Formats: sequence, C-alpha cells, structure tokens
Amino acid sequence: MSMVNSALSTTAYALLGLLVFDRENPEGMTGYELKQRADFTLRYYWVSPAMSQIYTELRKLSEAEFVESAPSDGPARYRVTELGEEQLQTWLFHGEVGFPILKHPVALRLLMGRLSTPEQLGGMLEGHLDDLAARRADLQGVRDMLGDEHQVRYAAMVADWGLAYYDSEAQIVAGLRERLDGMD
Amino acid sequence: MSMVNSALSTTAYALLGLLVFDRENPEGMTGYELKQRADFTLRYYWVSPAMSQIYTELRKLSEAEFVESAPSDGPARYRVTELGEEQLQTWLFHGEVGFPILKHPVALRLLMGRLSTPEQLGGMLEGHLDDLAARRADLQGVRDMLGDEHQVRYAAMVADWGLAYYDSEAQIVAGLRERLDGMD
DNA sequence: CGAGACATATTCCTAGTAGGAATATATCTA
DNA sequence: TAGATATATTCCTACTAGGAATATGTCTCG
Repeated sequence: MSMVNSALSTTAYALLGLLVFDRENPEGMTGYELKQRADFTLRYYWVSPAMSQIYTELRKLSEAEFVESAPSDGPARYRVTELGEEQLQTWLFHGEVGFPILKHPVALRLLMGRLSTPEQLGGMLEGHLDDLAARRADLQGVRDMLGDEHQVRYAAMVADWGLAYYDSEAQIVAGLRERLDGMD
Repeated sequence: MSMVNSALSTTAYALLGLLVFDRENPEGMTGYELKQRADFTLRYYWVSPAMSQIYTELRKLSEAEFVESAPSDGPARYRVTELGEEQLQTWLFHGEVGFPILKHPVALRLLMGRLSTPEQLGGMLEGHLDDLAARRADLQGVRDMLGDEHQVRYAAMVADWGLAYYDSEAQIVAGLRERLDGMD
C-alpha cells in the first residue's frame, strides 16, 4: 500500500527553502539555476542534489502545489506559492528533525591510522586542506550574499559553524605536525 | 557493459577496516557484529550501513578474496585476508579521496532562519543538543576503546575532531542565547 | 517450567538517490 | 563560422537505505 500524498523529502524542502529565499524575484528560478544556487549555498549543510534529482523534486513540489511555474515558451521558471511557504513553515518546526549524517573520507582514513605512516597521513591531510581553501573562500561568498538582517542573524552562525568545522581540520594538521615533531 | 571486478565502495573498505582492526581475533566477526561495531565506531565519520548493505558488501569483499569465512555450521564469521589488508593499504593512500558530504537537518533549518522566530530556532537547537549528549558519551567510549598506541595517536585526533564538531553546536546555542539576550 | 521478550543472524523487497550520458539550444569567442 | 562553453532538461542504471520477514537462540520472571 503506497502512501498517497506521501511526505516530501528533505531535499524537496531544501529546494523550497531556496525558492522562498528568492521569493522577491518575480521571474522565479529554473531548475538549472536552483542547482547552481544549491551548489553555492546548500552543499555545506545538505548534499547538493543531482540535476535529475532537482527536476524530480520540482515535479513533486509542483504536484503538491507548493511551487508554480507560469506557462511560457522558454524554460520553466518556478516560484514558491503561499501554500508552499506555509508548508515549509510547518515542516521546519513540526517535522521530525533527523540526525546529521556525515560521509567523511578523510576522517575515515584517519580512523584507520594504524595502517599508515605519519607521513602518509600528514600528506593526505595537507592535500585535503589545499582543496578546502577554495571551499572556504566560497563559504565567505555565501556569508557576503546573505544581506538581509534577519537571515544574517542566524545564517551567519551556520556559516561560522561551517568554518569552524573546516578550521578544525587545520587544527588537526597543526596537532599532527606538533605530534610529529614530538616523536622519537 | 557492467564493469567486471568493479571497484569496491567506500563502505566496503570501511568494513574491511573494521575487520583489520579486529584481526588479532581468530574467531572473526559476523555481519551482525560488524553492524554493531559500525554503529559504535564508524557512524561518526561514515554513514553506518544498513544490515542488508553489510551483507552485500561482505559478499563482494568475499568474491574479491579480501575477506574469508571458515565454513562452519553456525553463522558466517569473516576475517580479513593478507590480500585484503594489502588492498586496504593501497586504497587508503592511492585512491581518490572524495569530499566530505554532510546531511545536517539542523543546519538546514538554521539556514532557513528567516522563516522562524528566535524562540523556535532556540527550542529546536536545544532539543537537538539533548539528543547529542548521549552521542557524545558514546564517542568517549570509542576513544576509550582505541587502546593501541599507534591507533590512539591518530584516532584520538579524529575523536577530538568529532567532539569539536559537536561542541561547536553548543557554541551555536551559546551564541544564540547571547544574541537573544542582546535583542530589543 | 513455560511464555514472552530480547538478542542474534540473515535475506528480501521496494522506493529512493546518485550521477553520468544524452540531447538540444543559445551564446560567446577567436 | 567552427568550436567551446553555458543553459536547460530528460533518461537510464546501478546503488543505497532501510524496513519487513524469517529463524533461532537465550534470558527472565511469574
């Protein structure tokens, strides 16, 4: 027995959130633009969905009338509806808040530290941190983008959190160096 | 054209790592025990795979002869093979190290802060932190379990990292309280 | 001692998700 | 004007999540 009107996925709500964020824009957003926005802002807190996934979720949101797209000859441009905004509100504070899920290949390798030399671990971590530098710059961009005061009040905390999270990797490397130096 | 001998998933290597960790135990581990171990140690750094997934991955590892199970009448008990250990070594430091992926429903809701009152956000965060208290205790357990000095040297950093990661949520709440107090 | 609860052990099924390939058009650039 | 890049969307397939189903063993309490 498949649940009719089954609950939307968290990813669907995340996209709905992006559309609410953009609700002053009368043009709306295409799926493609949503993907870009998701890659830019969302991916630090929720997996950035694949393109195909975005269109799937948009279809579901559309069926539930949480988003609408004015019929046009060009690409479909979605806007959040009143109903959608209400629904997001409801979900935000009345839905089950699940546990964070992390897939961290670097941490995983650190956990297997006994299988490696300190040099190997150190090398891997430093390579990873190089990659992170670019990400960190992006994250600053996200913070700059969040201009509205209400948004800033809370989202900046999240951004700080994200930075703290990544900074702690820098701390690990620092700690690692220290430990390496202190080794006999 | 399906790739024959296709590369194992990260989850498979994670399980292989758990078996290596346990390689002094001549009994080996059952799939069930691996699941328990994964829930205990692994889930903070990699999604803890579902039971069914564990058995799927074990089958693949077995086909590749990275693990072996002595035939017996009881439940299958797996041990890592020489080949498996070598393979894990190779993967650890010669495979592609992907980017961390986070699914954080709390951070997601914080990002949508403009849709909520400070009280709602604060309430949600505090509820979440209550749940985390238990987890944090678990994590201490993981650290206690890692008795071997080589392991401790690196895994303790990971544990610290995990703790720092979760502690930063406490900081967010503290920051939130501060901001709430400072509000007109 | 027997009943029910809980732990162990594994398989099966289904919906969901990832993510690349394919397709098409528009624009930009040299 | 050809090739590259960006926009826009769909399609396909393999993988993953995760609950249900199924057994058997063990523990506990009246």
